[in-house]
Amino acid sequence: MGSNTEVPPPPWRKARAQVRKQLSQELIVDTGLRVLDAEGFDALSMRRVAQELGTGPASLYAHVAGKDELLELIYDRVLGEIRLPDPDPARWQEQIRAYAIEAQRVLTSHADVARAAMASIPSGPNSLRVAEYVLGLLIGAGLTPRDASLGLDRLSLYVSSDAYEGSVHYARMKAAGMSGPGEYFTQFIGSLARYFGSLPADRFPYISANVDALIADDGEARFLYGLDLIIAGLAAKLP
Amino acid sequence: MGSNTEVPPPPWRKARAQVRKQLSQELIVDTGLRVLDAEGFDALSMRRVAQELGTGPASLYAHVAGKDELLELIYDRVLGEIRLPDPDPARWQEQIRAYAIEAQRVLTSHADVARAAMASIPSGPNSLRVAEYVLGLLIGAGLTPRDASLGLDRLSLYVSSDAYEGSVHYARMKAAGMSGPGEYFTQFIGSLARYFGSLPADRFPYISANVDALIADDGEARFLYGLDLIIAGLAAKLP
DNA sequence: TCTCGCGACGAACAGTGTTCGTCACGAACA
DNA sequence: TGTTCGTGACGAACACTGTTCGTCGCGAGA
Repeated sequence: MGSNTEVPPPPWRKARAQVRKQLSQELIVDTGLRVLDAEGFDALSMRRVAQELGTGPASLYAHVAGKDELLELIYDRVLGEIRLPDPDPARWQEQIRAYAIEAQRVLTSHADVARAAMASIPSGPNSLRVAEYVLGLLIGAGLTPRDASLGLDRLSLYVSSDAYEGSVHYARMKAAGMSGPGEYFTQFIGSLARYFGSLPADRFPYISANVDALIADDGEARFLYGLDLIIAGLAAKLP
Repeated sequence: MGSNTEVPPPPWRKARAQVRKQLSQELIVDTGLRVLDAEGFDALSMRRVAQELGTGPASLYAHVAGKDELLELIYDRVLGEIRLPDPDPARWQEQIRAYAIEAQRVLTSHADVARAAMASIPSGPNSLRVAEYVLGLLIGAGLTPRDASLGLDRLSLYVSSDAYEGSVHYARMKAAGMSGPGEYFTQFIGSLARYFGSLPADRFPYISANVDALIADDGEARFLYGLDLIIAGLAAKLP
């Protein structure tokens, strides 16, 4: 313990110790995201993050108000990875679609980070950046500010909630100890089909008769279906 | 401790003890929902439910696999309160709309129970009952089974996610110690407006210029807006 | 009447988020 | 240069959480 301070340590050792000691909000958030990526949302605890930084949980509270704030910061940091092309109102439908798909891609690339999405009202800088982009696109398209505001709100909720739903499946997959989403998907669809098929046909005629249709589409297809539903609905609001 | 067993207790005492001792899944679920209604989702713990039943938490595990299952059961029990009129395919848009509004009404009438909505894949009997109703309505309307299945899926997600978002606000309101939703709403809208107004107009031109529109609609109006967006989109799928 | 199984349950385990008090270190000031 | 001072690091502890284990007593079946 004391040897590091009494005897001048070799330079590389010192550099490392300094890196370890210089805690900062950014370092904590990055570490938290790394833990989440590697071990999932449930494994993300203040102790786990602190351990990764070689310290105790109390040290984090100088830079982060609590776990809720940490989750918000991690989530907003992930939103920062969303790449948004220059807005072109003439192609607004296409660009809104691309934004939603890109957002989903980023969210699903970070394990079940989406479980932090709906836990609070997003208000970080990157959340604002995305909101500004979508709002500008919708107003540029010709929607009234009111419609654009509502469209932004509903689109954001849709993207978040779909990613959230996906993250629940991710957590289930992880809990079941499965390797990849392929194995989980076939397994889950299979049990779902068996379950629907086993239902009494007199009480659940429509479900029983449409098992194939009910399990036909995967997560991405369902996401796109709802997305296009919303975009088409917004387009219909144009004068 | 031992006095109850050695000396025969008076009959009314015995009767009471019997009532207390006859645990059942239904009793546990009802008690859990009562706790949730009165004290909110965060206060709902196995210990709290057990305490309400005059016992320890270990006693619950004979009737309920764990907290996750208890939450699922409570959620499904709430879904059982959704009243569904006889389906009339000719008025399917109206009835789908009524279903969604009724579902939201029921969910918001039980504090922030909606926070249990998206934690798992709903598969309880009442969830199935609602799904059967919606699916039948959409197929009866003339949608293909594929469109009806996707519509059911997206509608369910939409209703759940909106209620979930509302429950987050509920929890925030409760945490802030506010009395009713009115106080919270004005407070929240006010701070949101101030926040949007304080943003640099050069980086967030659209948000800055449309603060009024952004905060114009309350939760219910936003819910109905998105709901009608989806219903109109589904109607457009009809041949 | 005796036995046996099952449910009730006290205690404990392994975790959680968070707070308090102390302590060392680096910067600012005399 | 010497000394104070404040801030951040951090060990320990608190009050919880969900869950499991082992015991113990009661009621039903033999």
